[in-house]
Amino acid sequence: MQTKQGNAADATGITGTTAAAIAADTAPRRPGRPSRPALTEEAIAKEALAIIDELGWAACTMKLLASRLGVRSPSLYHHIDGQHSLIDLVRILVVREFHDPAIVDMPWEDAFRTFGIGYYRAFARHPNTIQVLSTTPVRDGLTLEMYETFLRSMVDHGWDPSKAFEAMLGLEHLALGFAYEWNAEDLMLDPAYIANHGAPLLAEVTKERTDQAASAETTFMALLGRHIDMYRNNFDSP
Amino acid sequence: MQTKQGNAADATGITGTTAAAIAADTAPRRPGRPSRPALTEEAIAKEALAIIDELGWAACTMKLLASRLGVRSPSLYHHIDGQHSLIDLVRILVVREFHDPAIVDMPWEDAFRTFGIGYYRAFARHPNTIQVLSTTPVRDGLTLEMYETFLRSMVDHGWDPSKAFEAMLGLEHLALGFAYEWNAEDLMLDPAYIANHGAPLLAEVTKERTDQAASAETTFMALLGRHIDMYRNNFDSP
DNA sequence: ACCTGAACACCGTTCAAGT
DNA sequence: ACCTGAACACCGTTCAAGT
Repeated sequence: MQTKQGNAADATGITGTTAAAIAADTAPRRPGRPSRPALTEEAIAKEALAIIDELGWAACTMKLLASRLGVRSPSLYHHIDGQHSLIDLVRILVVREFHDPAIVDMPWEDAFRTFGIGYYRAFARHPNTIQVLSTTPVRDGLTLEMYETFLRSMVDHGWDPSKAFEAMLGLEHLALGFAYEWNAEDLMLDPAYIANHGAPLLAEVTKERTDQAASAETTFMALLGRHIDMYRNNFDSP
Repeated sequence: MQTKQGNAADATGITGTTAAAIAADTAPRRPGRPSRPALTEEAIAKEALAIIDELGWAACTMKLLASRLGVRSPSLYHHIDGQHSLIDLVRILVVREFHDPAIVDMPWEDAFRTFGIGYYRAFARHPNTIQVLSTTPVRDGLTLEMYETFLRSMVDHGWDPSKAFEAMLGLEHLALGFAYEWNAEDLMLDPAYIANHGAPLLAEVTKERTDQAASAETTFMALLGRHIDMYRNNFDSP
């Protein structure tokens, strides 16, 4: 089953099942324009997200990405505008997973909760995207639309736009922080390292946290609920 | 004033005033062990943080770092364990700026506020460190001590350790998110891009935000205060 | 239009040579 | 011990050549 082209993917221990991965297992491609294009922007973006999910963003090199798609790295430049454009494409894929225009019709408490949970869950599924996506300026229409939808949901139900924006950023940072903290491969606070480093309380609370990964969403939702209560209480007396 | 060694730093437009930068302006160094070491771990870390603050973490290459210190990049490996160890060293410098053991003697509300403000301010001064520091596991004693101090401050005043940890992570994510959002060179939500992209509410609330950078701390502190109220209200009825 | 191999500048890191 | 220049593997990107 091993081919010359599959070496980079094989080196990572990945045995893909996608069409792209299968393509990488076919015979080496010859130079010249193929009868049908081997790539699309969408396919490149999806494969990039898959690599980032599996191996982290740093592992998503043009070489590995191309290899997984059954082509050589220069081919990618015919479809995407260099590696930095992958950021926008990946963001669109993640935002698509939770963006829901229907929240504008809900009472703001429900909209806030639905938005927060969806946001959290999407990034909890793709924790390796957070480092880059949370620190790169937004440059796509879908993400703007997603933010606009949230603001509209709040403002149409009596919120001040600035307050809604402030609450949105707070919610976003909370969701991203928790999604990363509990779902990233490497825990920020590693119990193995903390043990015997003179921080007994920290050691105690992080001890069983590996098993608590499943309850991360519960923890986030508890905080989310408290936030909604907080905003409801301050609704008329800011 | 220009020398051969100064080219990398000069190319960035930086005219340093530190001892290190002055060293870079001296005559080229000859091979062989110098009479007195040209570098220390501390000096390397400080110069790295300066570069990161000015040009971003990606710009902090071994070559530029060495150039600014008046040596060649391989010399750095005699003092630090490769580039990844810079992360730990930079984290220590930032944490040092706000870590305050005295908070254990305060009422928990004061400790919470002091810790939160200090944490926010330190990272607001170094927003370019956030992307890397917030997503790299902690591997230094000072940072563990800083976390332990916060937990001790809460637990000694009646908090449940797990609840204190949860609150600590929430506060941390909020502080980091706001510190980045309002202080990073590139705004996540760039008013210039958002204008005329079909997101009127978002355009409205981000319009004047460049000028509001000064009020970022006020906004964060308002949210911090609401958080403290939230926790106080839930203190006996969780 | 779209893929390839060759080439280029850049990066982190290693290492023998020199003091 | 500690600095240097040379060398190595790797990366993103460009481009002429080929279909």
